[in-house]
Amino acid sequence: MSLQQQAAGRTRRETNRENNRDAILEAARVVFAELGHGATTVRDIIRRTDLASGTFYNYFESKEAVYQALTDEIGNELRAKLSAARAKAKNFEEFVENSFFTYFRYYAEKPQIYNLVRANRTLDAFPSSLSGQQAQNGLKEMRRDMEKAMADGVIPQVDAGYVTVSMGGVAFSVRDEMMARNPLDPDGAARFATRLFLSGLSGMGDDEK
Amino acid sequence: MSLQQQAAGRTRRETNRENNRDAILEAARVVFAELGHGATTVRDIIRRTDLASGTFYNYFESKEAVYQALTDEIGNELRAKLSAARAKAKNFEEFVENSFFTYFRYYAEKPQIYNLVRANRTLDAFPSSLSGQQAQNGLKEMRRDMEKAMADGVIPQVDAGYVTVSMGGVAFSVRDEMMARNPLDPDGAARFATRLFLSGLSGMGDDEK
Amino acid sequence: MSLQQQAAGRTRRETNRENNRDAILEAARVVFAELGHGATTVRDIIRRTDLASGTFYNYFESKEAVYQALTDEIGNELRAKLSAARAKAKNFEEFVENSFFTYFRYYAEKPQIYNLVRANRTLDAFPSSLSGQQAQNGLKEMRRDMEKAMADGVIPQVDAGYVTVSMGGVAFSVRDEMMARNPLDPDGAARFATRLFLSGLSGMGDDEK
Amino acid sequence: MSLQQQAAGRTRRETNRENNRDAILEAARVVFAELGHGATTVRDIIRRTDLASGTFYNYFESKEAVYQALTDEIGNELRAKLSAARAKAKNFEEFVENSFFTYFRYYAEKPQIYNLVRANRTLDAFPSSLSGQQAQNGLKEMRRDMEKAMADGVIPQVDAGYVTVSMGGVAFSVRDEMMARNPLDPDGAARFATRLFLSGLSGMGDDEK
DNA sequence: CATGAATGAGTATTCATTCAT
DNA sequence: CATGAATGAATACTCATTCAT
Repeated sequence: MSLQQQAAGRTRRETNRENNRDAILEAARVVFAELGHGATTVRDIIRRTDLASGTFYNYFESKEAVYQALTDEIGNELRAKLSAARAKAKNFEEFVENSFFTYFRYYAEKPQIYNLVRANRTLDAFPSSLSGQQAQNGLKEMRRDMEKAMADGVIPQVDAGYVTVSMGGVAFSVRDEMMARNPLDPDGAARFATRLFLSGLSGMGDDEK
Repeated sequence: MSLQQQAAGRTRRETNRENNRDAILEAARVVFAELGHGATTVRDIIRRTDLASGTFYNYFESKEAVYQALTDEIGNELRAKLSAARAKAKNFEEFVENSFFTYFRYYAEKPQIYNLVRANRTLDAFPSSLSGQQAQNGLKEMRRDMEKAMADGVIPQVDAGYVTVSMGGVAFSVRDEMMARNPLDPDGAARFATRLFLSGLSGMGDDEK
Repeated sequence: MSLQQQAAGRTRRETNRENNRDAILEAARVVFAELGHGATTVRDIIRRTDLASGTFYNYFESKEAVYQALTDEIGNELRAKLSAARAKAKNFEEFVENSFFTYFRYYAEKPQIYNLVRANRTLDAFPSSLSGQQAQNGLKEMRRDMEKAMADGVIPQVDAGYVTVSMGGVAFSVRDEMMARNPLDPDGAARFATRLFLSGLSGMGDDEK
Repeated sequence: MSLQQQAAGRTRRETNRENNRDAILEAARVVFAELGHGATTVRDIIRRTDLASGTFYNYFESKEAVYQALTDEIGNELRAKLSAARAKAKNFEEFVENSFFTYFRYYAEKPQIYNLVRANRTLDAFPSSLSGQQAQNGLKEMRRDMEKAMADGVIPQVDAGYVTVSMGGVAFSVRDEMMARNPLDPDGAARFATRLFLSGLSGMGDDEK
């Protein structure tokens, strides 16, 4: 062990171990985005690295495990951002506004992640899909926050269940529409969704396209 | 060929041909609803009929083909209903209202179909539903109608793309929430979605839960 | 379908089906005898036929299933012979004598079967081994007959458990010794074992080598 | 090399070397007894020590090698005991008697060893035991002693081959039956086997169960 | 000599599809 | 047109062994 390695607190072996794990994750990200979870095989992933097939199993138990790791990483990050955004809101308007802005900006900034998500919306998608478990959790968290706000009288009393899933549905579908447009305009998408939820379409035609 | 068959306008062979096709479709409906598209095998389907495995390929080219046929059947029916509902609308309010009422009632009345859709919705929490293709077509039709109405000055000028996908997103997600509730209340769901789109959440708290 | 096939009551397809099953069983017999159950792979078996790998699974669920079929065939046959031999016995002497003669002659007449048995006495042998389950069953049957005879006063009261397993132990080990000798002398082996059980070694030296 | 180590006559490295070897052997004993030779993997063994997988190969060439070492250890001990027991015999009766008593007592006193043997006996109901090799050697030694005694006129002239394997067969099978009974009665088993070999079953019913 | 990560050959099994009958 | 046996490509995963550190 050289002095440098000691100084860094990690041996070459440890460094290498982390590199390999990252290499597999990175390859998986690409392959899942390209083929989708269902069509992806472990061999597809490992073929994109310079590792041997058995090595895969030194780092992940199965295809599902890498996929899980990948989606957890993304899901945790996005959920944290959304949670923080809601926490900053001082009223209902901000609650809605912050949520949409945060959500659309996240994907607009990370198109590769969007590709991954998009590819795994296919028919063969595995249950623990990115938006499967993670999205459900995200919605649950939002609902909890919303009900708390209702109890505090901060926001109007509405059917929290319907409102929550509606926000989710709009977020997902408007995100897709936004990502298909050029140039990317996450803030425009967010303004649209916010206005829709706050005052509906009735007054929209006037000053906003 | 017997006289009776001639009378019916079709040979025995033709009748039988249709029966077999229907038997396969019916079996597929059940199996896809139970296992989902990904996990379903042709053998699963054929096992539920009294036909032989090879016979499947006399009627459908592949698993995908039978799935397509199934979803087309449903999609065509639902799209026709929605199209008719929109045609009856005399103003924007009715446009939105008729759409949601039709959509939610359709699934509330056909829970088996919902099961099929549900088992095969993409796992993105935004249930892009029913093989995506059909839903995409449905949205396109709605968008066309909407743009026409905008051109005619019947409804306010809004971003038709965002509005369309938003209506889809809300329809899908509120439908799922509705189907999970007991008793089924498609009209309640439709009222919620309609009010959301027409006037937003702001005024909701007052007279509606 | 030709008239001949109809006359035989079986179509060519049925005949073929049986042929294939037999081909697999025969190949398995050879391979198991050569490699033993543990080292044998399904590929080894199928390679010895002119069938495709998948075809194996049209006839047997797994390697264990063929092995089971093979050992059951042998075990059932031998157990039936032994059971019949015991049934003919009018006294204890004949009970012992008939058992050993039947047993040793069986293997002397079927050396290929002996090879199969022998090869699957190895360390990796699979629990359901020929002599595992089948031999246990054979001993149980013998014990039952013996206890019945004891109850009827036909044979002396002895520790049936020890006697049964002793007869089994002697049968197995003397069989191996007999099969290693040339020329094969099953009757000599049977006479030895019979005398051992009836009067012990004490009086043996006199007239018998 | 410290003075202490020198005093002990072995370097630290040598001591450690022996410790590691013992640790592996001990772990192997447990695992083989639990899983059997076939199902045991090198990783199973090494996992039960605090050594690394590569270290295994510094001490044993393969799984077979460690198994060999284990069975040799046991086999050598048992064979030595049996050899000594036979040497003490002054006549044929004692030859047989001493052999069975020694054999049954050995296993009755060391149930863990029996478990190891049991888990790894061949699955032929005739438990050719302990990797076969050791048992074969033991029988060969017995046969040599027996033939010498025959030549000296001490025991009756019998077919030494058949007698030897018969004693082995009875020893193995009666041992199993004995170990399955409770309480353990090695002397009862030895008396049964001895009487069987000396005077057969004929006279047994009288005074012995 | 200890470590433990990397290796990659090896196996059972599934399943969509074909095609002789 | 129905049949259903045959096909064989394809995949996930294990494990003994090696070797750089």
